[in-house]
Amino acid sequence: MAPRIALVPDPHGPGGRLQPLDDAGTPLGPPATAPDLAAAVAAAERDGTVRWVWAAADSAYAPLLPRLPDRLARCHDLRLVEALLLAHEGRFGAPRSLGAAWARLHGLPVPPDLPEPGSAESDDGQDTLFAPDRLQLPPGADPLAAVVAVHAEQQRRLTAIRDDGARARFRLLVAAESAGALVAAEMAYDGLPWRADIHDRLLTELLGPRPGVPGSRPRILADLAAELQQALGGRPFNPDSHTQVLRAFADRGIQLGSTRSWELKGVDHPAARLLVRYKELSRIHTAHGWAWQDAWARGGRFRPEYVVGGVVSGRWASRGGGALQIPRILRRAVVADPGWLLVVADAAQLEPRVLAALSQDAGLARTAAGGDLYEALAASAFHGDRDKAKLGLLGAMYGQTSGDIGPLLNTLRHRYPAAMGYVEAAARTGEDGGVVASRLGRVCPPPSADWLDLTEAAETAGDAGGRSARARGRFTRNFVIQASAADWALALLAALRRRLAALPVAGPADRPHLVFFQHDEVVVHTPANLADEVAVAVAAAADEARLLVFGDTPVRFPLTTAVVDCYADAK
DNA sequence: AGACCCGGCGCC
DNA sequence: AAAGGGCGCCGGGTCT
Repeated sequence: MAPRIALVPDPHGPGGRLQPLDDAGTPLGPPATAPDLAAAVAAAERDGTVRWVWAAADSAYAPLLPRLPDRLARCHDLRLVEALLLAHEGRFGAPRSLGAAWARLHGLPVPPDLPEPGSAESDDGQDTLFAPDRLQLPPGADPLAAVVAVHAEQQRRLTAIRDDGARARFRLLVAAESAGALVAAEMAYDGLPWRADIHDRLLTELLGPRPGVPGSRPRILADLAAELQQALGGRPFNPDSHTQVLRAFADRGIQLGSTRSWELKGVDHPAARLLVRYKELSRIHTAHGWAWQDAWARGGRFRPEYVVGGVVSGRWASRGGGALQIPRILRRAVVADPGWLLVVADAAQLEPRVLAALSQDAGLARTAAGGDLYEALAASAFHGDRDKAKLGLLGAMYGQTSGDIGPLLNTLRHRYPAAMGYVEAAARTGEDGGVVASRLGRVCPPPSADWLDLTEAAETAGDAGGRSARARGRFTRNFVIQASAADWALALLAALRRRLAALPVAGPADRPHLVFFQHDEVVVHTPANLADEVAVAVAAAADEARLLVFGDTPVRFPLTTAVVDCYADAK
């Protein structure tokens, strides 16, 4: 059995072509043509040791999913790996399509990446329906040969990383990012269980009945708007308009710097309270109301599109539906199917633990060896004041200098010199125009040309350039932590997916599966009788991720795990 | 009418 | 003095 098989679906039809490869990417025998690609893939997958090599999961895996009897175990996603490699090689942001990588390999002009479907630049025409067209290969080029060649080149570039440890970690990143592509495609296909009836009831309680005329304000919102108008003297204004709101308050002698709710909460006037309430409800109505339900949550499932590596730090992004910003109150609508349960697990205080592991600060690691990190930090350095401990550490990780946190930072610097030195070195690198990397080797973007102009001009005067340099320092300071946390989360996801696939089930339809992933939190939808085993699998996956990403560290990454019927009951 | 930016706020 | 990192999405507002 070949360890790797390159796979290219036919653009129109169920067939495709396959090419067995060795681990270096060298073809083992001739390519094969399959009239039914799903059947051929399923047959080759039997023992679960194949690593499938494809141009991109959205064109190769997503169309296959409905026709596969079970999920695939492993893949190498050329587009995602190309982006990782380019950044690592100092070519951040170069086009990453199969065609672009192929063109670079042959010294030909490199085609730009096509805009994502659904984005502003995309015409969303028919051509986007045929995913292979997005690969940007020149006419006449053989897609299978291109996949084989680009994969071999990527393997070569991986081998070229000199340092053994760095190479091993980067390979782990490549595998974890690719596993993410599998998870993202599967979660988009399966969807998050979503009870439209409960969602509807919640909306009705909060906003009033669904308006008959789409686009008009539901009753409670309309009432609030009217009350607000009365409270500010009765002259009509649109509460959705920032400028009109500022003017309406100013007319009553209340000068606001903005209409942000934290500022309104400090204003002692009935209108301020009404406006805060209006904004809260209006947000739910416009962002996750009935229109959202019609567009995204039909047939009992919410189906967003996840974008693996969509954030430079390696966090995922989403396209459409605001999948990663579901208001907590609406988690009430996420309910397991009858006979099924949700296992909800989130990493407790992930980022400070990542800082402890990255910096190998012995003192901070001791606070991160057990339960509540902030509690331990408070006990050892802040006279038991947990709030101060948390504020100080978050400020250190985000580069905050405002408020009263100066003394807190000084305490941290004194007690945890290695940890503070780590983030401060990252900040200095950024301020100087350098790049930093995550634990596994994901490299941050370099400064823009604008940034370089701005900071050079600032050599003589500390103005916009100095501000810009400090902003970049905050970015790189946070990047090392956020991106290393994303490394860990991806490793967790990959390990968990593998463990779920190994659970004994009667058939694929009874298999526990991931339905949600949000930075440091996972939700698994599982038959009720397997829920305890899933909870064990999540904990084991978290510890496996710790070992893989950070090696021998005393830092622990505990999860808060809940087995629930409804997502809202998890916290 | 459509492109674009901004303020604001949801999530981590 | 300056003043917390990363996103996506909405409506308003402005420009073309």
